[in-house]
Amino acid sequence: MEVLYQLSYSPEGRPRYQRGSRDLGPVRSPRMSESVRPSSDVPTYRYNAALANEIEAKWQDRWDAAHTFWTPNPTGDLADGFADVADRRKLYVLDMFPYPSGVGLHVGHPLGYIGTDVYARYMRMQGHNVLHSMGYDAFGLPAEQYAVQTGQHPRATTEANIANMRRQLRALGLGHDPRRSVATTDPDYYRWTQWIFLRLHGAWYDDAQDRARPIEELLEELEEGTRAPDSDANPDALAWIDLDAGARRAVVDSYRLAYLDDALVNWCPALGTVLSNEEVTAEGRSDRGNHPVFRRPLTQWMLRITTYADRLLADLDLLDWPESIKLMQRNWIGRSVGAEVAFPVEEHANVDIDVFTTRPDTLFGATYMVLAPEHPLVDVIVPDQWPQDSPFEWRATFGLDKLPPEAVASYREFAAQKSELERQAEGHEKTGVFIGAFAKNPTNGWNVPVFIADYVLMGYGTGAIMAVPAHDQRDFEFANEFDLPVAGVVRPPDEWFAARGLDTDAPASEWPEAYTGDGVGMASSNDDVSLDGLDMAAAKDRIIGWLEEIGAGEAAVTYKLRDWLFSRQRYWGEPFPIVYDTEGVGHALPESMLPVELPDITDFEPLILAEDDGALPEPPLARATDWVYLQLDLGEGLREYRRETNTMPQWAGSCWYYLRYLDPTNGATLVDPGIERYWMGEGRSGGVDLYVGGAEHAVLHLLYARFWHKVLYDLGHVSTPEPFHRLFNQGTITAAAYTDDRGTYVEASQVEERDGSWFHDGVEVIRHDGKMGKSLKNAVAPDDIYRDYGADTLRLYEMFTGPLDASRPWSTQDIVGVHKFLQRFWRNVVDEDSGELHVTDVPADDETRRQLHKTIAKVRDDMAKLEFNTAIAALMELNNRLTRVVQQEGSAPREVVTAMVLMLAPLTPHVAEELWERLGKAGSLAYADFPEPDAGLLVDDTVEVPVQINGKVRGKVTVPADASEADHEAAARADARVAELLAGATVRKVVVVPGRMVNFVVG
RNA sequence: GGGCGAGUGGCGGAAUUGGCAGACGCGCAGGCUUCAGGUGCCUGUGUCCGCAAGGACGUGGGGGUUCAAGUCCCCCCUCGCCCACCA
Repeated sequence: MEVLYQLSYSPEGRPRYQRGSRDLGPVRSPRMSESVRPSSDVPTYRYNAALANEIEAKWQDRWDAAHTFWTPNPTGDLADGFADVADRRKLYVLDMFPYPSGVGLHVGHPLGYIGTDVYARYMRMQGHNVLHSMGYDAFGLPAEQYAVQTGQHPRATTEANIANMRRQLRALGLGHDPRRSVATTDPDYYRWTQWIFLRLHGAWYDDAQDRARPIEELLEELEEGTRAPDSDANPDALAWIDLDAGARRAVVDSYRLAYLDDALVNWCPALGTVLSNEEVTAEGRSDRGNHPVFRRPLTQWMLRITTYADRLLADLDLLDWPESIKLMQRNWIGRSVGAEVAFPVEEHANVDIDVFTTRPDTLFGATYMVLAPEHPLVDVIVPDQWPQDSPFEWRATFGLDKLPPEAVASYREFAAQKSELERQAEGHEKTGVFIGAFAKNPTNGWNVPVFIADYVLMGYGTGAIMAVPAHDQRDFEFANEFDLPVAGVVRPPDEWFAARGLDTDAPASEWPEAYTGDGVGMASSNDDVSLDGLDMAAAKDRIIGWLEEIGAGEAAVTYKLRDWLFSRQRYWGEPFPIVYDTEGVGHALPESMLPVELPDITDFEPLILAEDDGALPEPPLARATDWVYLQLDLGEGLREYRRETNTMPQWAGSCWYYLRYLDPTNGATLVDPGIERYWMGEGRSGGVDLYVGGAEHAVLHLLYARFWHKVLYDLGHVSTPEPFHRLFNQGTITAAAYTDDRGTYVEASQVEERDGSWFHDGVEVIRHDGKMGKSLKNAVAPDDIYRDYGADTLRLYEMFTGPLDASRPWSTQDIVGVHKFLQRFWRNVVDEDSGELHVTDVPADDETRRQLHKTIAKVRDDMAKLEFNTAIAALMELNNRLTRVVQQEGSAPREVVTAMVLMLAPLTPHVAEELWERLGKAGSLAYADFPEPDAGLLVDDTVEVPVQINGKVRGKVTVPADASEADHEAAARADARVAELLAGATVRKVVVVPGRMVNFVVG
């Protein structure tokens, strides 16, 4: 931990604490523990760490014993006590659940958990039936890697880590319903993760109805002949009746939302697994271990999230989410509107290159084409010989001394071995090669050469582009590189030419860069259609209309979003409920066979292959041969099967945990429909009322979870189209971190400051600020703060340092401020020496009472908006007044004390409960009514308003709260100083905002 | 390169959305308590000039709108996050 005070010993052997000054360097907090603190002059009943710890343990035990935070469901196993809350409104408050890491929590982790707890407690006191719990996202690579290193089973370490985190979170006094705490690694939980996978596998997307439907309904339609078996798996477009059993199965499989595909994946041979993009570093190496990562095609399970692209985009409008997060999701989905255009390939009748473009208005300017290197059409159209007179430049660098097929192979090899990151490092320098083929621009009949280049990506659009160098910067650069013609078809404005020192009639071949803005069409006409003189929007409409007429293209929409790669070659994840028969055909297991439990194995080591080994990866589960091979009767008699040995990615379990909290013990269904409707079924989109978590999950988790939820919605398993109605991103806690001259982080707690410089072990280090955590070696353990100040102080500190959505630096030094606030409030209520209350039933004076009610109003406002920092500031101000009252009167007015205890209850529940009990109240105040302000006390009889002359404050006057504008002006003129300054000046204008200010404008 | 967000005292941050900039807290200074250190309590604390009264300046920089700008508009600088050859 950070140290602020220096511990030394007096000659008598008593400990001394010296404030850290620049000379003294590192120092240690004075509130280490009672046992080492000089206690002779500390009053017995002072609120300090020791007393706080005592109070906190007492109330945590009581809450547990009394089931204070057990939240009743309307029906089912958890329905006890529902009658008592049936008339309350429901409220579902949710935290993004944590991965149970081995090092436990640091004080940066619980910021959001404290925020939701304060809000949940506040809303409970406002009469809501509040659901708030906490589970564990416990599958994942760290536990598995720890298992490889130590031989300990991941389940053992995971359970130990969960137990430790539960202990740390319990010590914070979070009001969670412990019965609903699930871990994604529980077989009772992942049984339902597998069940959802079966729903995905057993569903297809009906474009006409725009929803997923059970695969049985597809089969029915195919068999009845009401639907044709259109599919890549049916290339000859045969009728259903003409397909054999295997072909029929292939067609149906190709419709499923969960399907097997050959995908290009991040394959890390050293780790023996594929990695998600997030697990690959900026250098193109594995985040863990820094091993090289390669792109390789592997047969993997995929989820067809792309079919939901439009709904995932459109339904963002229903959600109360930060605009920045919505924007990130929109960008990730990446919807582009444009057209698909077919370019006929020369010398190949009936072969077209289909391209997607957002600028069909520039079609007349397409002077060449580019295919992605791995585009399947390349092999079809590449000729054996170079065409006559093909320019030398087009074949450089990869086609020299080679025939076209060799040039293609050569460039493909070059492109495949280049990582994404290497490409970026090269500053998007354009490479590629002519493949010897030509295509025909459908507008003007130009024969345009066809290239392959890695700036065209197979995964986006059609994997092929028409290149319009005059109006696309990338195409422009490529055209320069290969000496290709540049044809301008949109006329830039005159200023554009002027800014580049060009004549306004300079041809595109003389432009220094592409013109990508709007403009008037030119050189864009043929016998049938002309875009000349049209602006961009009109030109797009016109050309799309023409393309559709002649059958050469149509309007089209494309997305950046790709289908979700769903397989991992890992042990510590959910097994797939899939088996393969002896022909290698996959079969879904029936629901009755769930859960498919992970077999116990002892060797978690991934299969390490050489970097260039082309062998197929073998997941650890493949070695559990007793488990892998089995005999089953899946309706065709007892047969041999082999289990799927990949596991699901960590995202799977986090896609639906919020549903299981609702009905965690249900053995018959995922969640009881009535219970689901009760907790999820309100608001525009429905869903969780408040979901709090870090912005780092802006895209992946939140997109995946929305996707699963929509599938469950389409199939009738949940009642709302969206899972999370209101999303709130809490900030991160940062802290000073230090690096030595090698750039390595050093333990921040051991750094000392001297004269504005920092030293570690006597060596000067450089200070940075960064997110608190293990990697920057600047973590502060909550246990240390509990010990030195108590959990209530930690809660209050984290809520006080700023608005919940702002990042803020951790400063152990500042904690003392909120601790002293609690200490002073306690002292205002409890005599520090005797422990007796000094609370009086004599009413508070008018001004104190007014401030009390204004504070109540402000705290209620701020709590509802999650602006806890200003609520706390108002409570501090009220306490400062209370302190003066107690000093003058010798006791505290009960009405103020009671209200303050209730207002503190959500923030610092332990000390609030303790004072509540000492005030003679029975039971927990968790369900007490939050104070209501007396509206009559919120407005003052008189207000002080500033008087300005030419906008500068020159005086202040007090006027009745309901004074008219004229009264304001009169009062202002009556002020001696104002009168003096106005004497002899000409008042040209008087601006009065009643209750706000008066401004004299003088000439 | 593109997108989003943010720049307010020595520090964390307030400011009813155009109306007294700096609430509340930390730190710092002085005082009381104390042999002393610490704790606790009281007072002060944006900068500059002034003994004071008071005055000038002041929300990253420059310009503008307005009786009035931290807040609205334009240009620029810095930092953070996200995406990054997406046709």
